Amino acid sequence: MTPRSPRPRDRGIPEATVARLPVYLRALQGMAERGILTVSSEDLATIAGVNSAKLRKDLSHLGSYGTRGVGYDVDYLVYQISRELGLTQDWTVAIAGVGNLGRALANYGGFGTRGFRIAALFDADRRVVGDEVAGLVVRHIDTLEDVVGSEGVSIGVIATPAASAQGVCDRFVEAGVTSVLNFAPVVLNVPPAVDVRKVDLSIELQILAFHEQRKADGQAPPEAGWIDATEKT
Amino acid sequence: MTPRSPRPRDRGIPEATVARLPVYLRALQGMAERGILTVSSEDLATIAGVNSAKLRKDLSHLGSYGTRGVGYDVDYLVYQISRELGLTQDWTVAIAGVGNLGRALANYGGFGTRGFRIAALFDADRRVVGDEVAGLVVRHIDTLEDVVGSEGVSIGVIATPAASAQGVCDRFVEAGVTSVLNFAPVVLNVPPAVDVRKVDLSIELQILAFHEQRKADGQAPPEAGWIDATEKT
DNA sequence: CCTACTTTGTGCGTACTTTCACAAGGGCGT
DNA sequence: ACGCCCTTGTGAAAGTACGCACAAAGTAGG
Repeated sequence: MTPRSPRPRDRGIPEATVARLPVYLRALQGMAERGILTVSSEDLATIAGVNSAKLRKDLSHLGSYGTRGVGYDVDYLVYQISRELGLTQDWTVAIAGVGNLGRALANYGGFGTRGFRIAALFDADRRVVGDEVAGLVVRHIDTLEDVVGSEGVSIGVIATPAASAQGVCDRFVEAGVTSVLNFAPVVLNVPPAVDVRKVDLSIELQILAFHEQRKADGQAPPEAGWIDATEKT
Repeated sequence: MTPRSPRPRDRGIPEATVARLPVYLRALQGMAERGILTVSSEDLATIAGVNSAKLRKDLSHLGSYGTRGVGYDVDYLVYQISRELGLTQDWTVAIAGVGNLGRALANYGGFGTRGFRIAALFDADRRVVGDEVAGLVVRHIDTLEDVVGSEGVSIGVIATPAASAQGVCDRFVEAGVTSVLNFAPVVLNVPPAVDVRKVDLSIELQILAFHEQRKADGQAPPEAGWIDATEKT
């Protein structure tokens, strides 16, 4: 097998790194818009809220795209990260559940930057079907299979009540969707070939509550940790 | 064994464990409602979507609340996890930004189960101020400091546009909020004593896109990996 | 060309997580 | 009361992730 390119990108970029690449990407895109041409790992790390060594190691997984003594070319890095994340092609998304959350998602302009196209909105409630939301007509959930097939949807977003989530998920998967983003508070069951990511408000709050309790439990240093902590720029 | 050491709960429960406790809790509450009295680590792990050894180790951090040969008492475990997460007391929450997302959050009934009380909704747009959302009157963002102080808000939720997020965050922190849940696509800067958790839709999608691309890259096994779902190499 | 300076890329020790595998403990039938 | 069988709780191993500290590699200036 002849290696097509000089990049060492083997098949294993650590999950932890993958999860941070979007953060770097967003920071870099902001810089690009402001006309910044070059950035050091130190500066980019500060903006992204991480350690600079970690940033460099993360980027090193994509290849050696920096110049020693100078830093990274902003535009080039934007391109490389985009490509690595698969954003140079468009992904087709469908959203199931057009309640408050579904609408919020549908209207979430541009879905990040670009790279994602919302192809359809589904709901089971006939009072909602036919409404126009974010420029799309809401379709009945029973047309899911047809639409997913014809539109080539690869990512399904579940914004339904918890009770319907697994059912909708099964239908997505059966129709050929291979990635699911789940906002319903349930653990979804899928075949191993399907990726699921979960966003769960109440879990996040509970984690915060845990730490909040810890702060209170420990002691109550009258006003400590406040003043000497502020200086962080 | 130790006669008088009811809980070994030292001050260090691993973060990874804390993040899973809410999942266990939800599963257990569901079982409690269905009248199930006892559950084994194996069964609970399956429902929660984790390995049973991991579940047992997680629970062991709270103390020895299981009975060998039998399993865990559902109600008792619900209580212990709730207490550990700090859900036996009420936390006061304020939401900034009453757009689509803010409304969705405000209407997200019960915020998990209970333990969280939404005390106020804020927005900068005077066309929204005064509206009633989820039983609360939307207040102007300039009253944030007063309300946070008088209501004793400890958790602030940021559902504003990205541009306003850091500003709102600073005001929350200045007013005494010590935990922040951020839905805006920016990295927030806070003093070390403040906890921040981030929920970012576009990051989740990008992570899915990465894996989606990987699947496509590798090859396209026509219908493989569906039923016979072994692990990947 | 050579020296001084800057910033990347990474080897390595440390800490955290996950998973295995099994001894210890407890209920239950006889 | 006894022993069988089940499930917990946990050492220890394996796998990941993090961050320091520094050599390598490039720029800039004389």
